Amino acid sequence: MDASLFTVQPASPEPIYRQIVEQLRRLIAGGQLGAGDALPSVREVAGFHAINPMTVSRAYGLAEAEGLLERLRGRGMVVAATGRNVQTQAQRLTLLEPSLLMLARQTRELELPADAVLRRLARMLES
Amino acid sequence: MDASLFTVQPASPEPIYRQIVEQLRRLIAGGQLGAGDALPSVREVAGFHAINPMTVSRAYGLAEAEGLLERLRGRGMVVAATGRNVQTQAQRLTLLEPSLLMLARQTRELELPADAVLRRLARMLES
Amino acid sequence: MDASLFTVQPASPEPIYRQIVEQLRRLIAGGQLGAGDALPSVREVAGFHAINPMTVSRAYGLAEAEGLLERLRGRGMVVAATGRNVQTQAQRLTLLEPSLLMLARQTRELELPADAVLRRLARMLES
Amino acid sequence: MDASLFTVQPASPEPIYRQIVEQLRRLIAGGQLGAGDALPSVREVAGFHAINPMTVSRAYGLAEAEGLLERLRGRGMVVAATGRNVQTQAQRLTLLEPSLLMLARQTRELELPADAVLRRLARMLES
DNA sequence: GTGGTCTAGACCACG
DNA sequence: GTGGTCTAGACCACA
Repeated sequence: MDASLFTVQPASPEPIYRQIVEQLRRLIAGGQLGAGDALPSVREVAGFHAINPMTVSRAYGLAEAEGLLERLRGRGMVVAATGRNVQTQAQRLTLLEPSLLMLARQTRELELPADAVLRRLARMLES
Repeated sequence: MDASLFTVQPASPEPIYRQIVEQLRRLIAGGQLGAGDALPSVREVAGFHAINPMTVSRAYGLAEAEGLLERLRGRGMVVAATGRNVQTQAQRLTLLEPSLLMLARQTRELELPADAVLRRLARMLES
Repeated sequence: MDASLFTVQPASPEPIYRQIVEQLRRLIAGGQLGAGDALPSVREVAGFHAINPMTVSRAYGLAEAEGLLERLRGRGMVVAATGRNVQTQAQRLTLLEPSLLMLARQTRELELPADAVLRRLARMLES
Repeated sequence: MDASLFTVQPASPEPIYRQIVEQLRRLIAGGQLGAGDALPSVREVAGFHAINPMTVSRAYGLAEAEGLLERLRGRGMVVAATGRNVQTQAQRLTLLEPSLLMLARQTRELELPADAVLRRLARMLES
């Protein structure tokens, strides 16, 4: 399994388990994880990122409660088959809204010209 | 003083005191707060945002330890005269880097096309 | 852990949290605390000295911001591995300079002969 | 009058008014200020050190309450004629005791050899 | 168990 | 009026 599926930043103020849940939400909404896809095991993720297994387990549990994942006995967690997995582009843009608003606010506070920020972001998105 | 200088989101996972410190860092780097400018008093900020004065005080204290602010005994806090206050546009773009990286990662996770995101951000930055 | 690592004087005009930070600075500079050493927990120190846990926490937090300590999530604070931990004798003498200057000034104000003061200090340092 | 009689450190955690009172106590105990000697006016001291006149006034008031100073109408403050002004060397060494203890503790925390500290202090006391 | 954040409120130092 | 220190206690995140 690909334990590097997630990006984890232990120094972030955002709790690790929530970082994982939100990445799951986006990967499923974007279609990179489709219904029935298997997830890396708790131990793999924990080992790879040097975090506590309980933290990963908690993230998976919350994602399950949210209907994103399903627990298959003996096979681990897989992406749930709820039908509304892949979302339209407009819906996915909505999931990005909070981060966009934060970026816009910081740009204004830093008195940065819009085009400089847009150019920098465009270059990032190319690679 | 202008107690609305800061934007505070109590629901954010980022601690309030750190939200304030980071806004201060950006406002000073961007030149919107210049050396010697007086800051709104702890009590004003606390009252305006309905948060505890100690939370604001903690932010001001950390900003002081960081060399961003100076305390004038009995008169309040002012922006420090450290010389490195206003930064070049390139330096300010660097302060935006973490948020840009986060946005780029989320865009990729959501499988969103770059131009849709850039257009949405551009519209936000216009207003 | 050894909660008696610190000496705390609640009656001193120097804030308790700063007393702790400065002792940490000296204990690390002197090598009595080495990189990776675990510190007594906030609750232990607070209980031992009958002070509020938040006061200790504040000291640890400042020491962390200063790069003296590192936080291991869920496991407590340890001395940071920054490389500049143990300092030369000359550097450590520099940390003593402010206290020496204060003592010299007071000696002069009291019109005390140097040798009387030096003899008194020598006897103290023996024990 | 000599407004430079006092040394004032606004950044010290010790309140300024107490810095002044304690210097007065030492200067009188050591005989550098004798009964009847006039003190610099509140305004002179405040102007010279760029501190608030109220702070100086408060120090003088406390020194008066302590019997160190006397207020002479129209002539300002003078050193009181209480007889026990100049103290024996042993008494004066006692006034130095707290600072000596602090220095000894810091020396131990820094793991500094006694002779290095004593030599540094001796050189300071010569000049 | 670890540290962290926030609150409400008392009291201090300084102007 | 300004900021600062400390307390007591609730609640959160993580192991």
